Amino acid sequence: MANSIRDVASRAQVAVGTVSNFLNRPDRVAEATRKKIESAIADLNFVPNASARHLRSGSSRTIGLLVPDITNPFFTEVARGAGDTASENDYTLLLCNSDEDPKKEERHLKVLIEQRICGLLITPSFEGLAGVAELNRRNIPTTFIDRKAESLEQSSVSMDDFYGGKSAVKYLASLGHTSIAWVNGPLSIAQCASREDGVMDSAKEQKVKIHKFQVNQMRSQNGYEVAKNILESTSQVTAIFCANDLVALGVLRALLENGKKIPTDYALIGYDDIGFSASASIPLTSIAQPAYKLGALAAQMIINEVENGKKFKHEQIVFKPELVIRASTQALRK
Amino acid sequence: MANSIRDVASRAQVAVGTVSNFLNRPDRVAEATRKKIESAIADLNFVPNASARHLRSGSSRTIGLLVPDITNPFFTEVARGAGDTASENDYTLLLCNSDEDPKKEERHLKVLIEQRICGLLITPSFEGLAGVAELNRRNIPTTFIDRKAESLEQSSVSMDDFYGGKSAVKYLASLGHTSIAWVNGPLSIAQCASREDGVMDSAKEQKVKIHKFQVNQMRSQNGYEVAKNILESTSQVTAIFCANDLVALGVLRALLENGKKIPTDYALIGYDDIGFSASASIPLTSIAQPAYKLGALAAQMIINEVENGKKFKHEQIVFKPELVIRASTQALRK
DNA sequence: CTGCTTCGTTGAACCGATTCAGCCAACGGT
DNA sequence: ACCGTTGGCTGAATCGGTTCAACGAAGCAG
Repeated sequence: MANSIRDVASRAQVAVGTVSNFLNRPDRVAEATRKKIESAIADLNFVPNASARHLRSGSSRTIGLLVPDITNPFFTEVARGAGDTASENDYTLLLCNSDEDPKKEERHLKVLIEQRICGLLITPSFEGLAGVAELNRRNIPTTFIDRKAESLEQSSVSMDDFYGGKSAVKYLASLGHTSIAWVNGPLSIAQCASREDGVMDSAKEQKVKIHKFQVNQMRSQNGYEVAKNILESTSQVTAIFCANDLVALGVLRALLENGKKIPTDYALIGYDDIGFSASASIPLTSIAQPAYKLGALAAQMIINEVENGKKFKHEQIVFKPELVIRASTQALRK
Repeated sequence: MANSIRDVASRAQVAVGTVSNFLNRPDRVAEATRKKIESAIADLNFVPNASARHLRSGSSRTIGLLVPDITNPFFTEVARGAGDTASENDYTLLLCNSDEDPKKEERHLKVLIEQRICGLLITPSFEGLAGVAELNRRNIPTTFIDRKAESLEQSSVSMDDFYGGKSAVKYLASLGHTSIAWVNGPLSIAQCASREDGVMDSAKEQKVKIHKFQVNQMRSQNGYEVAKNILESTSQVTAIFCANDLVALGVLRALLENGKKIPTDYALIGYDDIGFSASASIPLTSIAQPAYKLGALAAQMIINEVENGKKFKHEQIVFKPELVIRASTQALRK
């Protein structure tokens, strides 16, 4: 039942090398021979062994994707994009989830090295991962997703977070809001830091006041909890901008439970535009990020790098996010 | 930079077989030798090549997980559970998403066979997949997740959908509802069919009336669209039970947009209890399924089967889902 | 002292592909 | 008739591990 290329060869009355050619460069094989091999393969139900192939050829056609939170629809979309692109190019995507845990992240990296992946896509959640350095030392191409590479020796596909933060505040200001709550995640996450820079920059330009709030993790529950602080704060906040949609949805729930009306009492904006935001009970205005595209493009780039080797030149692609207006925001009523 | 076991052996002044023993059965290696090998490995930065290992040993320590919709938080949790368990046992999880597309499903199955996975976890979305039959022919253990195996020759970890459907209706009846809308997905999906059986069974027992509605896909948007039909139907429905949470969230949004109050005007129940349901604007009563546990257990079972071979006896484990009561349901006001 | 285990180690054969130098027509040009 | 080229095919060597029969040394019993 476990058939090898040799079984195929003998049944088709050809040499093993010819079968290998048939598999990899069918044009080098004559029509008649091709047919013989085809039927032998069908008869024997032969499927080539990827391990053997990789071992000899050196290249594995497996791309690793390491995300910090597979529970977040944003990363789920990234994975879909990368997975589809990988499939289309006959690569295999190995998806790993680190649950924002550095230990799991390092462990996965080790497994990926054992698998001899030909390239890695990663949204690094921590600075200076030992594993990533290891990848570099082994010359395994790595591209960052949703995080700009600081070195020109590396590719990345990321979003302009500064611009995203800025445009949300600008939009709120245009609606007449002058006192805005900004609910951010840990500043150690590069994306959060940049968004905050954008927020503060815009605040200065637009002459609006920002009230900062913090969550430790960017999940719904954290947003729910921080909302109390916002409600209790003495400042007359009329709009709330959250660093991601999960947090915003948590805030939304807390506000509604406290009898607040959205968008009348508070305008609310999230970030990422995950699917659930559009179908939330109060559809959420959000800063949309093309997650699927991010994943697909990153996969395409790493495939190019793998296939073109040295000729490949690294790129740092940065997309501009887009404001998507829905029911959770409206002009401030005087 | 690409070091092999032979490089390690020569640097440590031992035979290759000894290094292999060190890697796989350290207890068979003397203390002194062990140290020599350890430092050689560290010096050379050696990481074993999984392909070579798998090729010779025959077993791949890679488990495939094929889900129909990675966008659904239910499957995301299943994947987390399976992934964690796999890691703990030094297996690699290869997660594939078929997007409910039979073609993608077959393609992934082919790749998984090429990879010579040692076992497959799958939530089959279609009957009689050619690929699954192929797996059987090759004696690759397969266990179903969230779907009971019909053959005793196969393991499965699933939920009692009949019970789930039944208990939702029973609960609604206990609140005084006598006219219930039941929004189901395609009956070709086994889970949907069983839930419907449970619903109808309970309806007879409790003497309540069921009004059936259908969605083609079980996503939020479909729920949003079907809600109009419910609102326009002449029947005096006071409660709505949806076959999954995504659909229920869509229905919820549509109802609120039409000025309906939940749970006052309609009681609403979903299925799966995904994270977003708890933090929906009106937290959703739902039939909870232990997704993480499902994935973790299924992974554990397939690992047992892989490691114990023939001695292993197949099990069909069925969990009972659990009603989780939240704000979207209350007793009918007369 | 001899015979029997046990422990630690050895290294050649092997897993199933790919690679590549080399071979044999067949063909075309002169 | 001869030579050069090209297309198609061959099969041994190889990738980097694991496996396993075999072996030497040490320990122990009688």
